Amino acid sequence: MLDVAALAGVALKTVSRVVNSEPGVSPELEARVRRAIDQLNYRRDANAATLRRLGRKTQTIGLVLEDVSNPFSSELHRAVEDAARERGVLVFAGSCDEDPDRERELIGSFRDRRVDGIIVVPASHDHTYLHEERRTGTALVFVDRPASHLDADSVVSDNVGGAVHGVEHLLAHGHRRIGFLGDLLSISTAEERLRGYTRALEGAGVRADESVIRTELRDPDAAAWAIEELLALRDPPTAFFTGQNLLTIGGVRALHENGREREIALVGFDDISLADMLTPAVSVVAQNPQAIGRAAADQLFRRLDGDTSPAVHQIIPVTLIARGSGEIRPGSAEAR
Amino acid sequence: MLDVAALAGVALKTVSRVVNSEPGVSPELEARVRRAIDQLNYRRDANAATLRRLGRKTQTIGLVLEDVSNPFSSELHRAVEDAARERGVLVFAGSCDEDPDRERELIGSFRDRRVDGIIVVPASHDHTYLHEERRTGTALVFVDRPASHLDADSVVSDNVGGAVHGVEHLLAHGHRRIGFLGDLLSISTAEERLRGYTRALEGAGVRADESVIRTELRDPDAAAWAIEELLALRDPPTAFFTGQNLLTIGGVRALHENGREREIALVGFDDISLADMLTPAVSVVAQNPQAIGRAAADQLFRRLDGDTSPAVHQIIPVTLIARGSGEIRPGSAEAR
DNA sequence: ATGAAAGCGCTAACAT
DNA sequence: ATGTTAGCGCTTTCAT
Repeated sequence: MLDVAALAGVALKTVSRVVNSEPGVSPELEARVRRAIDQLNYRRDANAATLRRLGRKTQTIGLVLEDVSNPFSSELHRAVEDAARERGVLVFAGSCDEDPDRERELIGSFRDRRVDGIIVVPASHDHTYLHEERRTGTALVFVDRPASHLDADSVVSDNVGGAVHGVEHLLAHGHRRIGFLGDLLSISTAEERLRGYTRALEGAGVRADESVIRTELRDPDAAAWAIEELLALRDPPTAFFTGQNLLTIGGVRALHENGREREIALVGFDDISLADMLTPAVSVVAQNPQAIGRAAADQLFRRLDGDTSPAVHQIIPVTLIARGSGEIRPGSAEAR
Repeated sequence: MLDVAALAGVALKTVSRVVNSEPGVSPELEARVRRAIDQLNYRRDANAATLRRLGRKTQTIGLVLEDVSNPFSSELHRAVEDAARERGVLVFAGSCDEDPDRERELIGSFRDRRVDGIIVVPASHDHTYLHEERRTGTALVFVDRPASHLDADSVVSDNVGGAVHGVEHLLAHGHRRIGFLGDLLSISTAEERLRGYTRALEGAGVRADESVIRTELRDPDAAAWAIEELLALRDPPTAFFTGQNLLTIGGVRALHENGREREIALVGFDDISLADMLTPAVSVVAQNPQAIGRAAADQLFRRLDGDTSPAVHQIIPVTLIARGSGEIRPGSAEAR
């Protein structure tokens, strides 16, 4: 900036005024400064600018996802990016793979960089360590799952309601023995979806049988294996409810490999790509990652704009999409 | 930091030494400083630290993708993140949706933040504007497509070879009339894949007929529409080669909707999720986004470590995966 | 081994 | 309307 001032023959402060579009610079000097800026290909150092500025906003936010390459995470990411871009804010993204330590590390790195706010899909179960961020005014929004032991904004899917809806759909098609495949119960969404499953069964007067419930499943292979096991029972399920996109994929794969995809019903939580092209097409309770991301970003920026009202907990609706796999009736083996 | 120094009863510089693990601090003082740091929950401001530091490395890099939520982009992203994490580097990610202006904006924002390096899937076709980054020492690696009018490192897939391979596969199964669906020819990968298609046909003594070549397709619907049109020709193709993941999805969808998926062959460039579960399963020329991302990040960090050798252009191999749709022979309508 | 002073690139506060 | 000086939080340089 000093170079620009020298070339334009003005004081440093005048360049600063031009760069920040502050009033009180004559058109003539402004033109000279702009010419010097172009000539030197000058760009103001955003980090240095922030240092002295009151309020110290860096115009950056941090985003902690489960995995940037997971479809749910990356669509969320895109929605956050779009909202941030509208405000000239840049986003740091990171994956924590359900590792609480990694969550803390990432958030720590974000703090070191003095991000204005953080949107986090939490992996840990004690967010008291974040009280410091609250104190320093760093905005914080929890996404997909609420905070633990911390009163913070959150935006989540209607997990219980969606699972109830999905399982009721299977019940309505005559199923009474419905297997459940779920992720780590330490993940609140997994626990809530199981809760919805149980509630729907109870509502229909069906006993939830633990022998057809498999949790702590983390990937498609684990889900496929679980399905194999459950189908080998003396009294196997006639339908499955899978609590997560990867488990739905594994479940579909297992049914196909056993040639039973037209006989055993399946409804998955969270939509999967090409679900409509499979045979049968896969029925799902679809989440809305774009809406979640947008709502989270909007909430974050509202806080950054000074909103200090009590924590807001938004629940984004989910949608049952009936495509075929969830409409198979029990004993449809010969119906082909 | 001043607060920490005051609490520990030492000079500012001593705290700085402890924080940076510099030698020459007595164990006793170090302990006192660490206690103060914990007590105050202190974190060194990374931006301020960088300001005065020689070399001025911010330990951040920028990543320009086509779209963070696209599967190819997001897997690339993850590979870059993992490599960056190993070095304690944070990554800014952004989508430019094939918009050259957006590419410049994003890279400009990254420059403002003084990122150490940039990995970019280029949307523009003139990168002379980046000469400034070269001068200031910002490392630059082009991914998926090479730089234009700029001598810079690149990591790309074997587009021509992969397309040749895929089309030869269709030729080997008896096809002579093969439709081509491609993206904007201004995107080098799209142009190269078309080149591979043409070359394979020529190698087999088959004339490339422009009437079965459709380009400038940007999404699944456009691809589906193109397939409808081509199938309505008096002399329709018996097979299709789709030059991109979204076009493959659209192509598959169109064939299914017309009930001709067991009759018309299809090979796609770039793998798609659940391709193996479709009926027939979709044969593809698979790219390796993880390998591309890792290679790009490694190259970037090599440059940051001082490597000033001439620009390196890496070509990552692709793999033909035969799953069924590419092995359908012409006139298989009644073969069911 | 420890510390005081200068300065990184910029903005804030206060001149003129 | 323009410039001068201090200072953001830290590292560097140079004492002691």
